Amino acid sequence: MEIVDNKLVLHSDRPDSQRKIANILTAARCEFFANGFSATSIEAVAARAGVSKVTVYSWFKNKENLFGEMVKAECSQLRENFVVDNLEGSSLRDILLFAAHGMLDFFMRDEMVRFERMLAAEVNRDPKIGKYFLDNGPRVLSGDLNNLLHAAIERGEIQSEDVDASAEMFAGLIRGRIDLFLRYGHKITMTKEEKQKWVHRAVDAWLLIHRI
Amino acid sequence: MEIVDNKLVLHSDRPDSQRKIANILTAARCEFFANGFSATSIEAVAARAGVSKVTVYSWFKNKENLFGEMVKAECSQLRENFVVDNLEGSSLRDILLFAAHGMLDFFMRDEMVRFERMLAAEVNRDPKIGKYFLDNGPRVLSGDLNNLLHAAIERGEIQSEDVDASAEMFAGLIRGRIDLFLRYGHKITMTKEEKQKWVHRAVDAWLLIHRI
DNA sequence: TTTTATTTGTACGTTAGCGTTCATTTTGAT
DNA sequence: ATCAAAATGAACGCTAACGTACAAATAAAA
Repeated sequence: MEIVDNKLVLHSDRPDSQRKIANILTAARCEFFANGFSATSIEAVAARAGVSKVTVYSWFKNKENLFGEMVKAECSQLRENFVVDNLEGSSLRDILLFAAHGMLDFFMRDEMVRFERMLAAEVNRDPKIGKYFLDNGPRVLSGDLNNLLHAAIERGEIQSEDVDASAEMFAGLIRGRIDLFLRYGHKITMTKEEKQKWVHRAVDAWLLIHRI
Repeated sequence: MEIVDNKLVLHSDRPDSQRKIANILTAARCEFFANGFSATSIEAVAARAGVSKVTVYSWFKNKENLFGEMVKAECSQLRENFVVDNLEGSSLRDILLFAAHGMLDFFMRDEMVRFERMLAAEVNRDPKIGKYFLDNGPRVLSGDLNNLLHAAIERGEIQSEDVDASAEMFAGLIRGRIDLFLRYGHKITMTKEEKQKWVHRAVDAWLLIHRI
């Protein structure tokens, strides 16, 4: 194997190697999530991946490179997690309720909370890291949401002077400060009913603001 | 000097010592903000404070203790930075506008963004750290906001079935996802007018939701 | 079977940082 | 002026981790 321009090049495509690379990335994710960049050791990653330290170094240039690749891999999975389907035939309210539930579940996951915690700290070190995340997470959501809203406006179901601001309001109403409390360690437990109530309240409030 | 129960005890109150302790805390703030916990060295803190390493260790038990004290000091200043006054004689709308502006300015400060970034990462290591912040920041705001809203409800100016949820909505509408984009490194520049517009939109939306 | 890529273990050299010790010096209070 | 608290600098032991070198082993492909 060889590393050119920070990207790894395989000379042969052994399934074994692929598996090992995947294991290393998974292990790295686990360690970096738990300890952050500085406090994570390559040795620990190698051990967790069931691989020798040298193997890690032969597939990844160094610690920074490993971290970057891990974040990239993680971000490319973000997209898949919140899909706002158009749900043809549903009412706008139902679509928004669906999207809102998706959002809430998405960012309240323990995984996500830990990911964001860890990521935040690394932005100082390397701003690119933050951009990966924004581009693959929040900005994708913005896009989907904007399409949804534009379509609804076209159909005359709602009105808005500023679609971007409306999308931000939607996100803001759903989030409240839940993310903030979660990030700083306050355990928030919402029953299915509470979640339902929260989402309904937010969506209905948003609709009220944007009613014709 | 002596350290008992993780708190430092002075045997004499030299102004010199007080100054040095303050310097160390300031330097620690600076270093920790920039590098996070693990990547910050005590030596660097000492150097920045213009103090010997031994002096740091004689006032603070160890790195963890220094970090904790720094966060405490920082948090105790939070309260002073955002005040939600009742502003006797003003209309509810004006009060809310004032509070909203305060909030926005507060969490958009570069300082605050960096503080939150750094803090988030350390919550895994020590959950107490996050609690300091929540208790001195967001929860104080919740309290002030709740009082404000209760009073307005008493006066029959607005209605709400759930004041806590209404307060969260208010915060959510003001924040949108500004904090999120800032945290991950996207520079958001708002002119005075844009800020004005944003705040007005949010407050009016909130009032619409809560009108009698 | 032979060849080539990949993996491993072990051992290095190196650096950085934690936290301590100690002898010496500075400083403020009485 | 005296004395105790506080600060300094330099050295030390220790540990953890980065990244590398190399010889031996393994496994796939030809």
